[in-house]
Amino acid sequence: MASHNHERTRRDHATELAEDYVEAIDDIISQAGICRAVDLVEHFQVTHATVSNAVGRLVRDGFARSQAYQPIELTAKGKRLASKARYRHETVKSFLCMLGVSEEAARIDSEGIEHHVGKETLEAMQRVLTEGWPAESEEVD
Amino acid sequence: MASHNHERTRRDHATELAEDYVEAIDDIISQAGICRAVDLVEHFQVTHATVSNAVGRLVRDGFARSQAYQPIELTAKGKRLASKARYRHETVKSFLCMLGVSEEAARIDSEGIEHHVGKETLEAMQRVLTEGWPAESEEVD
DNA sequence: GTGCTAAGTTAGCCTGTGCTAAGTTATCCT
DNA sequence: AGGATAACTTAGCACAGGCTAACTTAGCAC
Repeated sequence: MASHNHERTRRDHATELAEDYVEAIDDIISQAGICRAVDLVEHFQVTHATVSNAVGRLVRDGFARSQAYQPIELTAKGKRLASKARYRHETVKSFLCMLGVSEEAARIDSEGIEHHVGKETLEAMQRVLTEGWPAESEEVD
Repeated sequence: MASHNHERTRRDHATELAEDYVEAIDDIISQAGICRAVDLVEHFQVTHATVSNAVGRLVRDGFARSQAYQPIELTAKGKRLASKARYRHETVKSFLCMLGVSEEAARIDSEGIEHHVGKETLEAMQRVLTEGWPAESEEVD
């Protein structure tokens, strides 16, 4: 054994972009009512072609629906993924802030970290957010 | 603006594998004296071909040295990256453990998280490890 | 020293994620 | 309506990181 954890990391990678996209799409829809490709171009700072490709994969994988030149919509599956991603994202970001990291750094780091946070870690962070820090440290006063 | 943090995330990706590799190579060298491709095959659970490719990129990017059919060595640059990576990895892992996450989960999650931890976050985690938890929570007793 | 096996390499393929360039569609202005 | 412009798509390219299959090299056993 000793190292199929790398498999996990690699598997994570596969869905990372999908998560980022559905999360962004969901956000944009809540804020603006609809989400067009150009909004994602703006958001991710990539070209239209890249967005088109990525959305194509989302559609292929059942996360989104889209007809040519029409706004992008999320499927139920896509919405589920989006809220899972946002929950993790928010948890990680708030946790980092609580840790004393600046808003700015928390925003940036949580973006990358969220995809690698497993159930246990997420729960631990959530626990801290609701119940405060664990007790058992040798209180340096 | 609002979102070139994604650039950061993408840039991270570019060096992730390099970091994982130099870290592994460094570990293997400390433990076994030398590092051969087969050790990396074992470690990452990928094929020889994949390792050969990856090591080729490491050499190209100045992180490693290798002659055909010879053990792999790290350059100074590679060693620097390796210790930076290991430091972050260890910090994240210990931090997660301290958070109450199991050894197993900490090992797995830290593998993915370490690459996305910025200076500030790393310092915050390090602070907790040396000084204990921050004070200001409303102690739920 | 010959020959098997393990280790390493190379070629060729696939997918994901990015790009540019060129073409298409939609929209808005006059 | 007609044309400019913005939004979108498509084609074709590149590189990373995976794979298999076929080949080469090294090292050990006998």
